[in-house]
Amino acid sequence: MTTLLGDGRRAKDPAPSMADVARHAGVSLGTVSNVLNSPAKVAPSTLTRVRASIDALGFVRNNLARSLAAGRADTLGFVIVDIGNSLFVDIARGAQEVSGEQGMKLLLANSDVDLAAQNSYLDLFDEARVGGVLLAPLDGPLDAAARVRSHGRPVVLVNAPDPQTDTCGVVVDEELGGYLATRHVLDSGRRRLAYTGGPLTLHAVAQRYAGARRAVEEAGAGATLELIETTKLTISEGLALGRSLAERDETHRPTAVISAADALASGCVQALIYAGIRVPDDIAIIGYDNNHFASDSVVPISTVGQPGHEMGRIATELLLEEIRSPGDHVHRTITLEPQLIARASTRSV
Amino acid sequence: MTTLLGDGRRAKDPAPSMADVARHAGVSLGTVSNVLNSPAKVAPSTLTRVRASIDALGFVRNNLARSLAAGRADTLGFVIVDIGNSLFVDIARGAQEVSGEQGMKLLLANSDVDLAAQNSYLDLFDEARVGGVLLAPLDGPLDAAARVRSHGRPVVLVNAPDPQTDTCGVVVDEELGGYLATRHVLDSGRRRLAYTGGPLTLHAVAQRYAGARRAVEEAGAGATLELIETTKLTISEGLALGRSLAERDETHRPTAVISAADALASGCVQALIYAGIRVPDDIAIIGYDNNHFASDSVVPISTVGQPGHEMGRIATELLLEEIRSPGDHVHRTITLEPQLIARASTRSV
DNA sequence: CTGTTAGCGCCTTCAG
DNA sequence: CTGAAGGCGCTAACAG
Repeated sequence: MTTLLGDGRRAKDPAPSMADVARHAGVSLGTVSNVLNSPAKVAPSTLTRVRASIDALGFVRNNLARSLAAGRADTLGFVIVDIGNSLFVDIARGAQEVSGEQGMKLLLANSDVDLAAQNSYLDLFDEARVGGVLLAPLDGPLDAAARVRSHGRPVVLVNAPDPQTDTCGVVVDEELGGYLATRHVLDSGRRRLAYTGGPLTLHAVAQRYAGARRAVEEAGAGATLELIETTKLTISEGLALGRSLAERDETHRPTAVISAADALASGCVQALIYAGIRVPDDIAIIGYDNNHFASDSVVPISTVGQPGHEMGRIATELLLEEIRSPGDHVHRTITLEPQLIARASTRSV
Repeated sequence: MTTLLGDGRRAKDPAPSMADVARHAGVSLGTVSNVLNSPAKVAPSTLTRVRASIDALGFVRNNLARSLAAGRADTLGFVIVDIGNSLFVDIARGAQEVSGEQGMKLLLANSDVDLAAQNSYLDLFDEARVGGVLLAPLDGPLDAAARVRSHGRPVVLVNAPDPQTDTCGVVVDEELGGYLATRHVLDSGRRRLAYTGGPLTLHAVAQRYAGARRAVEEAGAGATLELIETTKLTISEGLALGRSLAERDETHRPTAVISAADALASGCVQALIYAGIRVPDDIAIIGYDNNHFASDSVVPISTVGQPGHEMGRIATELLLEEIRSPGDHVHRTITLEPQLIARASTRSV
C-alpha cells in the first residue's frame, strides 16, 4: 500500500507494529499485547480504545514474531500424498475441522506421490516450526518423518502402509474391507468370484485381497476366487478389464467382481454395459473407496468406504494431544473399520 | 526428542540454535549465518567444519526468526476454492513448479467453497507474513483479498469470475471455450444443438453459453440451439439429463449436446448408452474441463480444456514479479485460451 | 574471510 | 490493571 505523504512523495507503508498501535492508543506495548492475548486482563475502556486504534491502523499481528517470542506455534502442517484423491480431501476436511475447533490453523502441502517433494515439505514445516505435522505418506521410506520427529516435532501418520510403534497413526483395516466386500457378494448368491486390482505390491491392494480370500475360504463349498491383477487402479484399466471379461465365454466369466478401487470398477461397469452385459444380472461388481465414481455411475456401484473424515479428526486429535502433553503421551495406532455400502451393482439374483 | 542426561534425568532437547552450532564448531554466529546463506563468503575448511557440526547437532534453521530478521518471506500462500477439482490441482502444480524454481515454497489452504474459510485463510497467510498470496476465489465478495493487499501483500487472482483492475489475475476465455466447442460440433455436421449446464448465475456457465450462441448464429441456416439448464454440474445431473433425452421423440432430440462440464457430459453419455442410444451416432456430446471423466469414458468424450498448469505458472510469475519490484509493477490480467480436445464422442457423421 | 552488534516484532515476567 | 525490560533465533551491516 502506498500513501500520499504530505510533501507528495509516495512511500511504502511499513506494516504497523504493536508499538505503533500502543502509541496511537496512548498505552504501552504490553497493554496492546494483553488486549490481543488476554483481553480479560484489560479495563473495558482501554480495551475498546486499543481495538479502535488497531483497525484504524489496519494492524495485523505478526505471527512470525509472535510464535518466535512465544516459543510455540498455532499452526499444523499436513503433507498429503495425493490431493486429487477424494479420500485425502475428506481426511483434510476432518483435520481442518478439529484444528479449527482447537484454535489451530492447518496448512496443506501436496507431495503429489513424489518422495522428494514429500521430504521437502516435511522439512519446510519443520523449519516453519509448526506445532506438529500430519503425514499421509506414499509407500516408501519414512526417514524424513523420523528426522522431523527427532527435532521434537510430533508427527502423526495417516493411512500409512505399515503401522509404526514410535509414532501415532490412524489406519483402516484393509483386510476387513476386502472381507466385507467379498462376503457381501457371496451373500448375494454369487459363487464364481474374481478379485481385481494392482499392483499387488501396494499394501492396500494386497490386504484387501487377503480379506477376499478369507471370505471365500469361509464360504467353502463351490465358492472360487480368481485373481486378475492390473497395473494400476484407474478407469482405463477398468475399461480394459471389462472388455476382456466381455469377451470371455459365459461359463468362464465370473459372476461377481470385487475391485480394489471404484475407478477400476467404474470403468469395468461401463465397458460391460457397452458390450451388452447386464450389471448386476450377469455380473455383480463391488468397488472400494466410496468415490463419486461409484455413486455416480449409471448403475450405482456398491463399495467399501473409509471414514476419511473421521480419520482426519482422530489423527489431528492424536497430534494435538502429543503436542500438548508430550510427557505422558503414549504412541498408538488407531485402526478404523471400513464400511460396506450396498448399491444396485450387487443386487441379489 | 528426549535424551538421557549424565545424571540420568530426561530432558526435552531444545532445538539447537545457530549459537549452539557456532559454539560446537568454534566459530562465530555470523559465520554460521554465512555458511547457511552465502557459502561463497566462507573458507572451504570452515565451511565443512561448520556443516559437520550442523548435522552433528541436527540443527534446523528457524524460519520464523529468519524471516523476521530478514524482513522478507520465502513462502507463498495459495487459497484454493476446491481442492477436489482437478483444474485447481493442476493450477497448484504449476504454481508449485514456479515457486520451487524461484526458491519459494508454496503452502496450500482449502477454502472448500466457503467464504468464511476463504477469508480466514487469507488472514492466516497475512499474519504469517507470506511473501504474497494466490487466490482462486469462489463467486463472492473479494474484500478480504483487498484487505490483504492493503497490508502491502500482493495478491494474484486465479480463475476469478470478473477481472479486477487493481490486482493481477489469470483467467481463461470462457466465451471462446463455448464457441470452440459449439463450432466443433457444428463442423462435425450436427445442426440441432443443445447447450446444457447450470445454474446460469455461474459466470463460467453463462459465458460458455454466450460463446455457444455466437457459434450458432455464425453458422446460420438451420442451426438451432436449445438451452437445458441444470441445477448443478454433476454426474447425477448428467444421468438425469441423459434419461430425459432418451425419452424424447427422436425428431425432438438434439443431435449434439454441448455440456458446460465433463461430469455432466459423462453422466449423460452413460445414461444414453444405457438406454440404447448410440454416441456419437445418434447424439454427439462435448464436455468442458478436460477432467478424467471425459478421457476415461467408454466413449472418450471431446472436451475443452483449460491450461491449468500454465495458469498456475503465470499467476505465480505475476506474483513474484510484484513481490520483487513493487515499484514498477503494473497490474494486469492475463487471459489464456482454452483448447479444444476432439475425441470419439463428436466424430463426424 | 571472520567476529561483533544492533535490531526484526512480539511475548512474558515482574514491578509499580 | 498498566508499564518497562529482557529475550526468542536469526540477518545484515560493519569492523577487524
